[in-house]
Amino acid sequence: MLGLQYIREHKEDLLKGLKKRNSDQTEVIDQILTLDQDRRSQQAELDQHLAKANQMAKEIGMLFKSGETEKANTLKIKTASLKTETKVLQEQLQKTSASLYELRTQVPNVPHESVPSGNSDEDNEEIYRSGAIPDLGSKALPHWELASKYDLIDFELGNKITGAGFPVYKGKGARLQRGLINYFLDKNTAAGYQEMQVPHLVNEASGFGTGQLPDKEGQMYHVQNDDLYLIPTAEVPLTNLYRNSLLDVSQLPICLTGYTPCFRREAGSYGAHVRGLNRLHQFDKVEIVRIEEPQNALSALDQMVEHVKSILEELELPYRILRLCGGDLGFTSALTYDFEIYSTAQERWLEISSVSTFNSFQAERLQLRYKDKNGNKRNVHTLNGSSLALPRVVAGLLENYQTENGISIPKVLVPYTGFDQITS
RNA sequence: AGAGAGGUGGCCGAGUGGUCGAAGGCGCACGCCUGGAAAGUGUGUAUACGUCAAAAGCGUAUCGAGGGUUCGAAUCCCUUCCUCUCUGCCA
Repeated sequence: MLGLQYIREHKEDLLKGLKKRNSDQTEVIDQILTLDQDRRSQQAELDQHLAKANQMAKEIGMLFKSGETEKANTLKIKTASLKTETKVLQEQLQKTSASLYELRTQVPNVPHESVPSGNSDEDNEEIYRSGAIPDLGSKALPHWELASKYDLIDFELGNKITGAGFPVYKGKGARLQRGLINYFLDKNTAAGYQEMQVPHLVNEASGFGTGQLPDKEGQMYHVQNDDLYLIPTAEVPLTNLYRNSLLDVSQLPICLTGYTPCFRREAGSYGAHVRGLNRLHQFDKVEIVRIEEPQNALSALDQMVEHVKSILEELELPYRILRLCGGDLGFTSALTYDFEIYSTAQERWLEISSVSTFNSFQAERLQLRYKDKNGNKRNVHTLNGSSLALPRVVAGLLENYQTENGISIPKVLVPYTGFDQITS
């Protein structure tokens, strides 16, 4: 959510920025500004009425005390009309504020100046590429065939006990998952991120705070009895730890990491691209979250990108980094870098990490502020990134590391898996 | 899940209808005192919104949250969330 003051003072920049998303928000912004005007004048009027009412109440109190009951009663009658007027004003203000707030929640974040305009993922800008794509010859198998050949993942079993998109990992497949989670967490904590274990269900306020609600309501699993949502990413609980907070500048930056399963309904997904591990309803992910002073946010984003790079280098996977165009940018994001590894057998790129800065967009919703060194209260900037999401990393490892005799395990993972080969 | 108690400022804690944004204490900040420190002592110390070019000031709201009664609510009533104690259940 954008700050009102920002909207008032930077209307032109803001509209220009939003155009990169291919959405013309001129009308909404104008409505917001009008409602803001209304709200302020209504507030002023209401305050005047309340001030008068308060004053009269005091007078009545004093009159009763001094025994001038008759005078007091006359005054009491006078308050009646004031009261009804106040009530009307109050309702009016409430209505205005509510529609103003609702409109504000509908406006997406303003893209950073470096974000290219564009409609779809085809307009994303490749900014980096690393690692050689291995030559596997014509016998290369896609990961779902490898998974069943070596009995690592059972999609049918998951189907039976839950449904499509809920795989069961078995034996070395399960161990590989666990190894990867531990490896990622170790890398992240070594880089200064504090490890956290957080709930996998969150309430509505948390979903709203990071921007999943109301925008992505249909993408989350909802537990109706208790009105809780299964998290689609650890971003939600991790960032919401600091909801409704006023931090001291000395507490910043806050760097957190956490492993959680992620649950996504993925309504509307279909086709070959959802095969195997490519798109799941439940998957594991290790997330990093940062809360920063605004002036440090962009360098923090760069650090996060470098960090994810270093993991992929160690895993020796071919990857590229994309700067997302306006049309592909998430609702809450100002600047996002996607990491994709190359799936050699599928001959396509798979997204395995998304690193974003939200500027103050989430902070505004979360009411997450800090006191800077001059004692001024300002919104923090929030950032997050996957470090990393498991299934597609597993897909990439299986496919790129396949040999005639089995699948070799990258050196850096061997201490975590306890084996260096997967053979039949 | 059942029964009871309770939620007040950064913290502790008083306050059961009237000038209460809230006594007192602790903490914190600044000053005095001191060779320096401690002790002592003085002053200050919430948030949001509105008004203002801005600050000061002023106004409004906020005593878990929402609603109600009343001229007037931290205080009374209703709803809801949370915490604690006991009982039950359970990894």
